[in-house]
Amino acid sequence: MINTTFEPRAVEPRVRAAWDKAEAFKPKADPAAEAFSIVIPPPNVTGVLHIGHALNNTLQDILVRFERLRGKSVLWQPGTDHAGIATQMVVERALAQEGTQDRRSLGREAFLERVWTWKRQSEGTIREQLMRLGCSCDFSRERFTLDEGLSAAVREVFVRLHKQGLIYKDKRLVNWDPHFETAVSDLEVENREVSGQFWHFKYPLENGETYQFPVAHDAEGVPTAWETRNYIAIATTRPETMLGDGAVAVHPSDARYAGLVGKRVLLPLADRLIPIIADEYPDPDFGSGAVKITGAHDFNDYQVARRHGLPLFVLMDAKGRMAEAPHVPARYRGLDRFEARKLVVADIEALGLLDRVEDKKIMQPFGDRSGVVIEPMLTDQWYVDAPKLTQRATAAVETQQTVFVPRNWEKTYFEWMRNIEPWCVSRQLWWGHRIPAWYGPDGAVFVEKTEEEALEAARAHYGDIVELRRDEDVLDTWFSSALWPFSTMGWPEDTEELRRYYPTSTLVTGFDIIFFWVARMMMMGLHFTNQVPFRTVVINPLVRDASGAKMSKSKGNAMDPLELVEKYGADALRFTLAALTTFGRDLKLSEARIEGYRNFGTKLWNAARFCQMNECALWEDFDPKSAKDPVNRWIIGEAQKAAQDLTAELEAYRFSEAAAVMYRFVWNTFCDWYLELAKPMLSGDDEALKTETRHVAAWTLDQILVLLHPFMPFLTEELWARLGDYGAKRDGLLINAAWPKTRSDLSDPASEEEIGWIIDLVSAVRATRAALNVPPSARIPLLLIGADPAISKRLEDRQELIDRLARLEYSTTADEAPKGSVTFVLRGATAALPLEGIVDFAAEAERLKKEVAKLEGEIKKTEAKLSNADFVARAPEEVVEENRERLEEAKSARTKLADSLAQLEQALAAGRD
RNA sequence: GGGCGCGUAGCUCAGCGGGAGAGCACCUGCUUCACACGCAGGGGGUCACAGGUUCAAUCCCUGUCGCGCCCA
Repeated sequence: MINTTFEPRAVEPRVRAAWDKAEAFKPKADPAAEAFSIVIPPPNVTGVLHIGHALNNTLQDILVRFERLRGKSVLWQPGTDHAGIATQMVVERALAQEGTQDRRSLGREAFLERVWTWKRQSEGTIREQLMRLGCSCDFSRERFTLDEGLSAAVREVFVRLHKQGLIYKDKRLVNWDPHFETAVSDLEVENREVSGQFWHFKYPLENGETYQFPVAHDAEGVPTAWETRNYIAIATTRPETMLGDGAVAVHPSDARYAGLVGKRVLLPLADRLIPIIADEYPDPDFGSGAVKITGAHDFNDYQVARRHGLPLFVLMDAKGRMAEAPHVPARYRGLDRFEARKLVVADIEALGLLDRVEDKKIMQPFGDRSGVVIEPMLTDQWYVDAPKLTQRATAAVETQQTVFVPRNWEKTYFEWMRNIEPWCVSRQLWWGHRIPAWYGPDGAVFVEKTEEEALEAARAHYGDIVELRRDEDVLDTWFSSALWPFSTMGWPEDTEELRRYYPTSTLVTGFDIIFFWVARMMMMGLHFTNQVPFRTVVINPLVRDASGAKMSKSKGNAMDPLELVEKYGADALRFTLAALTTFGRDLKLSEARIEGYRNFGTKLWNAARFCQMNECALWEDFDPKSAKDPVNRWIIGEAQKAAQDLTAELEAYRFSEAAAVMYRFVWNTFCDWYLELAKPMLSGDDEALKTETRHVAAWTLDQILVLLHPFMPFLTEELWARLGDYGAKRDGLLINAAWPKTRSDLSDPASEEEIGWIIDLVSAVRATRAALNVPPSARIPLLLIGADPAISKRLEDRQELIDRLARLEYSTTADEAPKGSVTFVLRGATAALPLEGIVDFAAEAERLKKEVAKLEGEIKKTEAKLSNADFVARAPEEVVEENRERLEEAKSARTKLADSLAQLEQALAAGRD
């Protein structure tokens, strides 16, 4: 016999081994089977899985197991991402800790060897974590973005895009991360509000020229007082950049400066004369209305500088130190940008040109990985012409070739697509796909898949064999991630996998990477395969702690999925995550919830234990349709309904509703009622009934195991095996079983009605007993008054069952209630419990009064509704009918209870005499 | 400033035109022969506020207040 509790730690490895041995995660070979495919959002190869991954992969596994059980040929493609910056950072940090060498002193090759070593360890950790969660990906097909095959895809894409003019090299302003010394994309920059200062400087006009500047205004804004100025006031949050100013800009409509446009100011410290220009960019109402223009270090200024052909002065080197450049005054050269800032301010002040300093909240860009302030820098980088690639990607979602679930995320997607900028894809890192570009002696570039082809191209170009130098840079990690749905299936080769499993069916991912990943996969997928990469994008919520805070290691509120698996079992964690997954954006997780669903698993475990104890064995070829007993027919119908509901919920990706269907069916229907109703049959003398009940219980339990398997794979697989020890032999693992087929012939309204009546009767007796404090051990009689013959017969037939569940001495029909009975109304009949001497009649009278008052209220409300001609005329017939029935029932119940009350009061009065 | 979303039971959240739901927490009983990770019963909500549409509004529309996220 099985234990009273499920032991995940003992069971999980055993079940895993069974799946492994059966190669159960491989796609079904059957060519007739419909294909279903999912590519895993590849986790960062050097990371460990956090609770968000646990959620994301649990949802994928639920879908995958569901479709597998439905007979589809399922491919869940696993793998990992090389995560350029993040991984390089981890390894560099390790090097720093060893204190031996940094990346540069180690050299590119030796450093990369270190990263590969790290990767190999880490990859195994992730695979193991996924397996512990029960994820049924086909691990034999694991891919890594730097694999040879995937790298070939990257080269192919880069070269083709280049030849199509959709990748180009350009000198533009980029987000420069001075810590990693690389360019990063817009999306890798986090803009945060921080406390900063606004420094107001005076830039003297050339040749000591002066003008009148208004310093006071009347209510209408008309100037009333002026002062004579020989300078223009500008303000900046980044004083050190003034050394690179190319102009001072004012708004063309700004009357204060109209006379100065075209003249020049002397840029202090740099001692350069720069023009005063008119441009739409400055806001005349903000500050002095005049803006310094530093084209090489500010995105807005860059646009202004380009419009006016201003010179661009690059002030800093890769580390963010002031450059060794002629336009940087010698005393600042080599200083860190923040040191330079202090010195510039001090020097301006010494010149008497510091007007004032203001404390101010400013928006500042930070590298999302490095955390240092991003420096806009003018550099040469490779760009993907993203605006051109968005058109089809946008259209595909507009025309519903790809559907977001829930739909509202489309708006986020469209919003980004509409405002897209060229995508900077080169990174000055070592860990990644090296850009397939070679340069000739004169800087001519040859973009080819291999060095041989580049040499060939160069020979054609120069008419001679020349030495080529390969581009040092690597590609943004998201460049290779964008190809993931087809590169993992062997693209650019024309493979069987691509033909069978691409486009993929579903992508499950978080909303935070719709921009980073989903959008780019759509662009690349459509461009290179002419097909959307996936039909459905299911957006899963972000896991937060119980109070709603984002989980993070530094906050100490992170939950380690493996610890939770250790503590509660993978099934409990999985069920919890599914039960909490709604279409909202947050999922607030707490251990109390996991504990609750662990208990749910135990409940099922014990139900199975009970079935086993009662020899509820499967019978080969058992047809549920053959069941005769109403209790059995009822649960078969309920199981069928649960299967249908669950299927519908899963098809609509409503994970929480799907989990709720199973929770309710297993606990509230199967355990609370069916097993209780079955007990007398299982312990009775009617052998035929006993046998039927055993078969039905076993059949229903089997249905439960199949239906629950996507959520709780370990527990269900284990029970499947254990219960197969009796009765008909299992012909395989549960993971390969068959999902219940819809069979409307299994529902039986008559049984439903009958069992519903029993449940209501038993519940009402229990509630009445509890309300009146009848001791649980007391056996009391029940008399049903005024029941029609069918109900009377039913009571007779089911007496034993009802007596047992309601703890009755006996139950029977009668013409009238004995004096001194407690009564309640059930479906038109009055049930009487003769309890004189056991309960307090005064209290019971009070209870009845309340009941009657409640009914009166309902009657009044419903009557008002029905006497409204508009309601009767315009509401649908069934709604009106429903209200009429409601009114009749309430009236009848009121009359019966009022009678009881009158009798009771009589008895009370008599008692007082 | 632009966009998205949220205010429903003590907590976390479903529901989204026809009588307010779940889980957890809480209260009262219970050695009922699977399960105390249990059984039975119960309390608790002018569904943020104000207008409007409708025979009917927690649900649709408008506005107000409060909160969150993303983008500039």
